Amino acid sequence: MAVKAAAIPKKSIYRLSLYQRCLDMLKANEIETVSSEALAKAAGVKSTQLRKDLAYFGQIGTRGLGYNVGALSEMIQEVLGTNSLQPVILVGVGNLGSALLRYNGFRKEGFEITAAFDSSLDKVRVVEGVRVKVYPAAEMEVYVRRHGVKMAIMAVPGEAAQPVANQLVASGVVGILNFSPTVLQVPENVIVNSVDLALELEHLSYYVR
Amino acid sequence: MAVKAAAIPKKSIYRLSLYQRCLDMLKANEIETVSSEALAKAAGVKSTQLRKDLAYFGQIGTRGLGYNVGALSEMIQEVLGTNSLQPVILVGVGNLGSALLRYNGFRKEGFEITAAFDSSLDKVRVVEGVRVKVYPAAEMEVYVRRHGVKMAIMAVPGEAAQPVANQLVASGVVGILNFSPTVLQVPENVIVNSVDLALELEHLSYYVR
DNA sequence: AATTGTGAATTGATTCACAGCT
DNA sequence: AGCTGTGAATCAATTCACAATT
Repeated sequence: MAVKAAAIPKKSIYRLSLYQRCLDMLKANEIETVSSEALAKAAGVKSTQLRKDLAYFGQIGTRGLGYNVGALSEMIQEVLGTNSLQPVILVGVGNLGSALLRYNGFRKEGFEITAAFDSSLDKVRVVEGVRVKVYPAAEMEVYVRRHGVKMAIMAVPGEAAQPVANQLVASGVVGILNFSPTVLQVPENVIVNSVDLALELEHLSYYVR
Repeated sequence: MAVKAAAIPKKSIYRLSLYQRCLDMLKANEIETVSSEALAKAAGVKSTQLRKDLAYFGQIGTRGLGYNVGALSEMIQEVLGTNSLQPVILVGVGNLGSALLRYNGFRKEGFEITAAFDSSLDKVRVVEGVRVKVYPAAEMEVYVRRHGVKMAIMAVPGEAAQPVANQLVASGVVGILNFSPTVLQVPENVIVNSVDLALELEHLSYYVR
């Protein structure tokens, strides 16, 4: 009998991040107010869609005027939980994993990779140019529990993916961003977001004819 | 008056790649036949959905029996255009770009990164452990035209993304896999597939509460 | 006059239910 | 008997059209 929060479409949540990014640009240009029309254009969507997306979270705009950039940005951050810096761990420090470690786009968006783990012992050292420590995989579970980590990024080989996911889930991780080319089986309270690079290319290939 | 090919959902195309991967596994285990039920389970979808997805491309299964693994795999490759090795170029050899260069998962799926380009001259050299040459960005357009490249992977900084996309499109690229955190404007005959890492994390964050 | 917020209409995707083959 | 292929039914997301508000 939980008050089911009106089922907001997954895609709306995705677009929220997109809007947020556009708002940042407006803020940088010290623009105070923006219409749904203008913001939608910047985000590459229809204005009605933007309005519907925002309306799920209450009445935030002003009729006749538009949206206040700062207030809207605030609201989206609140909804997405990006107003406070969230700790995230990385599992798998191979090619892709170490690129993700060096990637600094996460921090700007409210995330910080606080630790990395790898099963191969020669990866267990400081990756060049990165402050984040790489620990042996065996220490992962303890770390997650001790620091109450809720989110993890997985970039391990396909065959290692399911076991790693199981460990993560067992120690309390509830959100996984998965770069391994594998369909993960997880309990339904855990959410997996898979980014499958080869699959994205294949998809493109179809439309290229 | 073109015979519009019955509008196959984008998501069906995505799933085709997924099925393909599962079929590869079956092939490795020398399994000849598979039911929609079993294959769907492996791919993490419902069996009716799998059947509907496949049915878009003709009658490929055998009632009472299931699908022939080899034949189905063949058919999917044909549809996706992954039966022949496709040349792809990479633009932007930063952290993410060089990880993508080293990533060998593409080749297995029928793609080969044949050249990489970067505007910064000190990136223009061989990236360690990779055979692919990195060329100055200025040579990109000529290369694309000369080799008839149709697909490109972009991993450039946000502010460089649109100009690079324009160049690619102008020289004949019609499919772009975009890792830059930018909404690209392209003519509608060009298809862009964006993978936005920060955005994926934000999305996760929402569900993690 | 401009622009949001929203019920209704539409479009799209998934699932059901079962007819049709092997 | 078993399993695919598919029209019909359901469910979900988008777009429309306009009333409400500043």
